Amino acid sequence: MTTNGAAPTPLRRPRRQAPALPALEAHPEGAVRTGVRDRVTEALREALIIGRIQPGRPVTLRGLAEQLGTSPMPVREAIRGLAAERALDVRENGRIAVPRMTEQRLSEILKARALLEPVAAALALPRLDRKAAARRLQVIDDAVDASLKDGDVEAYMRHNHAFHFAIYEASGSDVFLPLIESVWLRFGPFMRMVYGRVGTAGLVDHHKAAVAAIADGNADALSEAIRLDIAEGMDLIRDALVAGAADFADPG
Amino acid sequence: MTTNGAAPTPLRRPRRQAPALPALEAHPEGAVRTGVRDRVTEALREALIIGRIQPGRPVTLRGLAEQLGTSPMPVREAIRGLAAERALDVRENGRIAVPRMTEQRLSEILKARALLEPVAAALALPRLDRKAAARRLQVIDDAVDASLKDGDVEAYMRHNHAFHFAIYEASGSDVFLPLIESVWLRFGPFMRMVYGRVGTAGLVDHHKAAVAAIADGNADALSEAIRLDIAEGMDLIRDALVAGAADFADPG
DNA sequence: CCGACGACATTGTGATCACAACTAAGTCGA
DNA sequence: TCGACTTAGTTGTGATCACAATGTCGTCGG
Repeated sequence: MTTNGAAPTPLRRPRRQAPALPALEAHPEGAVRTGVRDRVTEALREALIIGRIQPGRPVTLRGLAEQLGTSPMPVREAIRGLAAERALDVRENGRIAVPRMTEQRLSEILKARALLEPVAAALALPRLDRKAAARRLQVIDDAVDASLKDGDVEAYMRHNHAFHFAIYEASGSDVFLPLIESVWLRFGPFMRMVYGRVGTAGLVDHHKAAVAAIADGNADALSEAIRLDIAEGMDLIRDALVAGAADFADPG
Repeated sequence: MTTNGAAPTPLRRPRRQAPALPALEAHPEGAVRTGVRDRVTEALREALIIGRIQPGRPVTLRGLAEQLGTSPMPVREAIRGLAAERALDVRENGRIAVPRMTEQRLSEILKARALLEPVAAALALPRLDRKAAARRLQVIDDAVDASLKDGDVEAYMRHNHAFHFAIYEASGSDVFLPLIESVWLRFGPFMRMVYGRVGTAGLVDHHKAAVAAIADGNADALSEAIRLDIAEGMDLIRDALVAGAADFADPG
């Protein structure tokens, strides 16, 4: 082709953000007929929980739609849903972004986790087949440990999430589960940042104590293990804070 | 126009539900430029919290849009946001309705309230101007008492909500507040049903104890007053349950 | 060298449309 | 009389469009 001079060559480079999301599969799960919007929502939820999207990064309707291979329409509704859970931040100018974290917000998120999750675990315990559950959780926790050993932050985030929610989901609570999910949604992007900074090397979890408590059918011990696991995360944050508190001050 | 005979006379009467929502005002608050969607959301949130919409009642895009005088578009996003908070129920066929309440769900909602709200109150206390806040809350509580005396359920719901959130909002927590709001959203429609059945006559609240605790700057006493206030509601439910447990069994 | 202006691309918003799935009222037949 | 069938209406879904607000980059004037 001849490089024509008349045509308006795109001087402005399309500063399109790097696609952090995979395109939508044609039919994710076999039989379930899920709409496009739900698939978009699911993709976004996972990306947030795993921390695949950086805090502060803008999220645009058309950009996401293009990445996922649909029209902006389903993306709009998905984003609106996530925004209602505060998992996405609607700026005053209408633009949408992954929320930036503040020190206060984070401390409150962990406080909320420490309130809600032990209760959900206690609700779940009597509904679990103890032996089977302990075995299943042990497998997940092995994967968590492996990710920690490899320093694979994303895998760690995913497996840690799987471990906790394998317990909470057993509660069958359609009140506590959504509340906890909503908190994790806000927790993920930031936690990923922290791990990226201080690493996952010094990370100690209380998963084994939780598994033991489930095997014993000891609700109090289970709640306490969960509580400690969350408190541990809180300590790690403190380390990250002294390491570099700069990013926290950034206005949203 | 001549009443033509050829035109298909609408034999089928448009079984449009009675409009439970007021039309949108042109500009709700003076200066704030809110989009149509936000106004729709706000209208729905209030209707749900006050309990103006019955559990189980279908909520349709076009129906709402017509009631509110807009296109279905903003309604779609508003509904999607509420659905994300579980304030609206998306049935498997895609239809949307106010969730029906189950006994388990209600007990969990109250348990979540009892966990979250005392903490939010404790967070709020140090940020309050005690004397001014106590005075302000006293005024609201007087309105609550008046509504109880009059047996005006809707006014009671509104004032009770105002009382609680006047406290919680002072916490300035953008973590606890949304969580608590989301719970109230689910709590409202059902509570209204209960009050409609057993009346508000026997209702005892712990608002005065809360006001006193705020005046004293006693965080523990404030938390306890809130906790008791919620527990009281739980007791009322139990009465309603023995009165007529039929509606609870209805499948969603 | 730097700040203000102006043009243009991008963004969210609201409206409208076509469509498929579903509901329910009306109708016909056993 | 009661059932299945037909048909029209309703509903949510996804796409597309026009538009106003906003942001961004390039240019020009100091």
